[in-house]
Amino acid sequence: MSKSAKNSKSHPSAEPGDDIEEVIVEHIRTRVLIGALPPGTKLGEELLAETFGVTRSRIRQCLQRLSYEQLVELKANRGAFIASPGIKDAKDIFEARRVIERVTTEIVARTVLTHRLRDLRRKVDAQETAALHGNRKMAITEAGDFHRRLSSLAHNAALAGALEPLILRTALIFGLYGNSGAMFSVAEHHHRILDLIEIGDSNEAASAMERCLYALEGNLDLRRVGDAAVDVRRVLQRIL
Amino acid sequence: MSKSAKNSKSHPSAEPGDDIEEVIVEHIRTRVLIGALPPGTKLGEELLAETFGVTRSRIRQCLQRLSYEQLVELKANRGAFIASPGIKDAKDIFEARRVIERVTTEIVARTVLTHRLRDLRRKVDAQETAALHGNRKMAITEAGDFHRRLSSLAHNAALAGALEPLILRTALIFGLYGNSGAMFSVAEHHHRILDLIEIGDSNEAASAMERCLYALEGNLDLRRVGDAAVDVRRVLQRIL
DNA sequence: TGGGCACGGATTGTCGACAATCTTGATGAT
DNA sequence: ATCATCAAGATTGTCGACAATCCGTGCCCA
Repeated sequence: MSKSAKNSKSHPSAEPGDDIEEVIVEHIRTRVLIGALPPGTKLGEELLAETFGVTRSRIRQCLQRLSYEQLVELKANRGAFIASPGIKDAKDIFEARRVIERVTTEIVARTVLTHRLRDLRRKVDAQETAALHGNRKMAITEAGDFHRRLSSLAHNAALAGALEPLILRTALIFGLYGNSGAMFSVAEHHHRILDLIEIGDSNEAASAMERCLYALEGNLDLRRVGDAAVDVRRVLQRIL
Repeated sequence: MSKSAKNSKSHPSAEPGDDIEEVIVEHIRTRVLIGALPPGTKLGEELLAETFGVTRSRIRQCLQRLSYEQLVELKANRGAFIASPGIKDAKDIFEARRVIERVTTEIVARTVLTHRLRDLRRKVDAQETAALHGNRKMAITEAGDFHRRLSSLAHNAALAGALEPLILRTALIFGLYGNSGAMFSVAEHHHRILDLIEIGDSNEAASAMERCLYALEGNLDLRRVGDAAVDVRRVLQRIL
């Protein structure tokens, strides 16, 4: 193993040094969410430090943040592993999402100015085409973003903050138990939700959101999938 | 050999070293929640390290955890300060709590075995006597615990996890804007909620919880209180 | 053969020292 | 007097080295 990773000036640096951690966290996060790093995968500190060209202390901070989000599990003296939510976790998370998003959707339908929905509509379009092209990764991230942005339109930081980790974990769950076929149906649900918000029917919009989440949960294939071993370094390599 | 003879130091040690941080975090947390450390107070790392007899790195971790709970705000290169939630924060938090706790209460009323409520009832009693004796600190912590434990009876980790930080921040808010007179009325609300859960009236129980939270919010005196300076070391001194 | 047991290598956890940044207070020019 | 500037001290941020712990391997003995 040549230590050619010393390329100090090729990709890392140039970062203000403060949000370099945010970049790393986001990088790992997306890889986890699209399923490139299956649950159970070990994230060795030294390994990550080398691939990102930073010190171990910094990696340590990143892992801690990811563990706050419950995307990785930190076992004492053992290391960091991609979290592996169980069936019960999935069930709880979906129920919690229905509770929260039903309300945020209702609020948005009552209060939002329709022109604020244009970005959202475009996002669903992007998600739809991604699903049609079988681009699972983009479909998942776009779908998550849809829910995230919709919730932010309710202008309630506490509700959005409570929802955020649930959205993250949902993506992780979908990477685990997800059924690819559901992606297209989700886009349809999202379009329908937007339609109902646009005409200001808050009750129906909330119900549509609830149905969307039920459908999502119903599409899960909850048989445990064996953990496939992956080359962590290769998956995380190209940082940008 | 005696297992306790090893560490007879003044205050710290004797901790397995792993959850010593948890002890420190909890210690600071309670002090914040009972209002002994007013919002805006600076928590210097060196100072905390000395008073707890640990290294700065440890304190650093603790502060990071507290900042994740949004009880302290971490300003880059400036230090850690007790968080100071604004009016809008308070409003959002109460709305979010109503959304979540309405549901958890409803679930509990439908599913819980009544003998499971005895601890809860005792807790409300404790809270009531604390309120009567003007023991504000205990009343606040007991009230928080009531909501926390009640939510855990719904057996939904996601909902409980989403609620937890809201309960914490509510206590902080109450320490800031709280009206002491409300404490007694809160205990009454709690008794009433338990009554309704016991007879299995889930709708009324949920409504009672909602009213409890509305009452709580209504009792806030939202004029900004000037930050009183405190001696951080003295407040945190007696650990254990 | 199979189950401890100890040892060496690898990995995580902790610490103290140093670098970077902010705060304070004094200085001086307008 | 007011404000800008700038050093000196105090505080936070980062790093590399060392300590503690874990894991796989080979050995020993029943």
